Amino acid sequence: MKQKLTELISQAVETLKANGVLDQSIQPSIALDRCRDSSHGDYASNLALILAKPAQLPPRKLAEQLISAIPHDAMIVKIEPAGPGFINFFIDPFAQHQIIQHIHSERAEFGLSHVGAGKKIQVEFVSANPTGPLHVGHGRGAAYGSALANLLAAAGFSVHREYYVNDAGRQMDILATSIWLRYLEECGEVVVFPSNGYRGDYVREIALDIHQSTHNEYRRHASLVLEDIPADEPDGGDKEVHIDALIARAKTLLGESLYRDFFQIGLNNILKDIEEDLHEFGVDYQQWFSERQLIDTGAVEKALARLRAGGHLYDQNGAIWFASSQLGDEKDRVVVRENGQYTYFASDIAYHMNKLDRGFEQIIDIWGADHHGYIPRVKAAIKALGADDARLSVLLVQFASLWRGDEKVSMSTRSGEFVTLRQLRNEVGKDAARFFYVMRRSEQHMDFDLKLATSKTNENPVFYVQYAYARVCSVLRQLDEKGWERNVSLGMENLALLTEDHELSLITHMARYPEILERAALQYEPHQLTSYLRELAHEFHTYYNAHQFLVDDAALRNARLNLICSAKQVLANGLGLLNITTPESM
RNA sequence: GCGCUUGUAGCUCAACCGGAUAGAGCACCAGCCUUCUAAGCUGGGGGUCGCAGGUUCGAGUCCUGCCAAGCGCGCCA
Repeated sequence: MKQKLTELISQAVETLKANGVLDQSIQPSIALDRCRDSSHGDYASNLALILAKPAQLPPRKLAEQLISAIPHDAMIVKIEPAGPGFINFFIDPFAQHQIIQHIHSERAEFGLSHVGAGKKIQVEFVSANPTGPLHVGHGRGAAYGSALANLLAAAGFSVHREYYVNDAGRQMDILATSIWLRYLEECGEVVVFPSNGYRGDYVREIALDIHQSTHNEYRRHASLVLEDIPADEPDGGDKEVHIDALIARAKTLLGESLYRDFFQIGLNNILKDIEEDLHEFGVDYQQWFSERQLIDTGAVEKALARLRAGGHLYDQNGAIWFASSQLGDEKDRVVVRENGQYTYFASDIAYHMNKLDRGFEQIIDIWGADHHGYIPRVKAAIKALGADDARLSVLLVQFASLWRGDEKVSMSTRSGEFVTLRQLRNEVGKDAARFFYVMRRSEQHMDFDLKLATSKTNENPVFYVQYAYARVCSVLRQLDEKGWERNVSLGMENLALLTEDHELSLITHMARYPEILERAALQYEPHQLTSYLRELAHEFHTYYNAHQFLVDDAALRNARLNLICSAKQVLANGLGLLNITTPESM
C-alpha cells in the first residue's frame, strides 16, 4: 500500500517536471507517513512542504498541483491538501480488508521482509565473564540481543548469534583459585578465604562437585598453600597482591597441567550453567567463541603483527602500545604488558579481526553501558586493520537498577549478593521477564522493581497481550461448543460486512505490522514491537467488548472469525519473535 | 576537569528522516459482568517536553551554552 502510494507520488513529480513546474534536477526522497489522526486520512505526505522552496511556490499551491497530477487509482477514495501543505490520502476501507486474506495465506510468514537481502550480520551479546551465574543485569542484554537478532532475521538478514567467552585473564584465575580454596575446605584443610575471591555459594557447590568426583587429587596442605603469602587487606595488606600470590601458589603446587585441568572443570561448570540458563530464557547461540583459543592459535599475535606492519604499534616503558589516539581514541593503549602478557584489549582486537575476516557485513556488539568508553579504541583497531569502522555498531544497554518496592537492591558479583537471572525467571516467569526487559529503549535507564514484576496482576503488560490471544482461542472453543463450524471461505467472501469502526481500526492496525517489524529491525529497536503488540491487543479487547462475534448470521460470523483469527496470527507472530509463549487459555 | 549517555504527566515509559491538537500503562476519580474469560472495556482529571538562546514554513526531535543524574577516563576484564 505504502509502496503503491509512493509510486503514484513519484509519477506526479515526473508530470510536474514535464510541465516545467518543478526543475528537472529535483530528486526528492518521498516521505509518506501513517496519519496519527484518522480525520487526516490514512497516509500523509509532506512533499509539498519540502519542495516549496526549490519550486518557489507556496506549499499549499504546490500540494494542489501535485494532487491533480497523481494518477487515479481505485484504492484511493480521496486526496486532499491540508494544513500548511500536507497531502492526505484516504484509502478505500474495503481495499484494506484484503489484509485478512493475506494474513490467512501467509500465516507465520506474515510480516517477514527481505530488506536485509540475506546480508551476513553478527550479533554478539551477553558475553558475561564466566565467573559466576548470570544476574538480572545480564538479563536485559540477553532479552534485547535475542529479540534484536530475531527481528533482523525476520527482516531478511542472515543472522549469526554469538557469545564471546572471556576464558582467559586474571578474573578467571581468581575464580579457579577461589574454587580450589573451597575445594581444599571440602578436603578438610583450614584456609582463610581471600577477601578478593569469589564468595558466592555457587563456588562452594562447584568445589563440592569436583571433590566428589575427583576426591583428593587436587589436595595440598594448607600450610604449603599459605606459606609466605603476603597479608590480605583485613590484615593490613593489599588484597590484589594477596590474591595474585595465591594464584601463583596454586599454579606452583598443582603444576601447570593439573592447574589447567582444575581451571577447565570450573570453567565448564559455569559455562554449562550459563548456557542452560540462557536456553531456558529463550536465548540460543550459533557459536560460543573462546578468547583463550584466540590466544592459543596465535590469532592475537597475528593481529598485532598486522598492526605492527601498518605502523600502529610502538614500544615504550617495556610495554607495546597501540597508537589508537591517531584514529579517534583519546589516548594510546597498551596491548602487551611489561610482563609479556596480552591485555584484554589485545585479544579483543584479534576477536574483531576475526569477525571481519569471517565476512560479516555488519557487526553488532551489545555491551553494558559502563563499557562505552571502550568504543573508540575498538573502532580505532578496526580502522588500523584496514576496514571501515562503520561495519561495527556498538549498542549499549543501560543497567537496570533493581528495587524491591522502595528499597534498592545492591548487586555485586564478588560478594555473592545479587539476584540471578534464574531467580528472576523463577519468580516472574520467562515471558514477563523478557517482555519487561524489551519494553524500554535499550539506552534508557531502567528501574526494575521485583515487587512489581512478581505481582502477577494486570501491571504486567505481557499478560494483556497474551490474554488477547487466549480470548480468540476461547471464542473458537465456544464456536465448537455451539456446534458451529468455521467456514473460512464464506467469511472471506463476506469481508465487506466488516464495517464497524472497531473492525476497521483493527484491520488498519494489523496492516501496519510489516512496517513496524521492518522499522524495529533496521533501527535496532525491539521495544517498537512490544508497543505495537500492546496497541494491537488493545484494539482487539475493545472490539471484543463492543461486539459479539458468534452471531447467528453465518456470513457475518465467519467474516468476524476470519478477522479475529488474523489478529491471533499477528499476535502469535510478534510474540514469537520475542520468544514469548502464546497460551490458549489463561 | 574531560568524554559518553539520559532528562517528556505523581510513577514507569512512547512519540516512525524535523510535521498537524505530545501519547500509553500504573496510580487517582466515576461507570460497565443473567451475554464469546472483568488479567477486559468506557469516560474524567493530570504537561512551562530540564533551563536559555539559535536554525526554519514548522523543533520534544537538529545546533550552541548552562543545570541535573548515571557511567567512563588502568600495563583490570
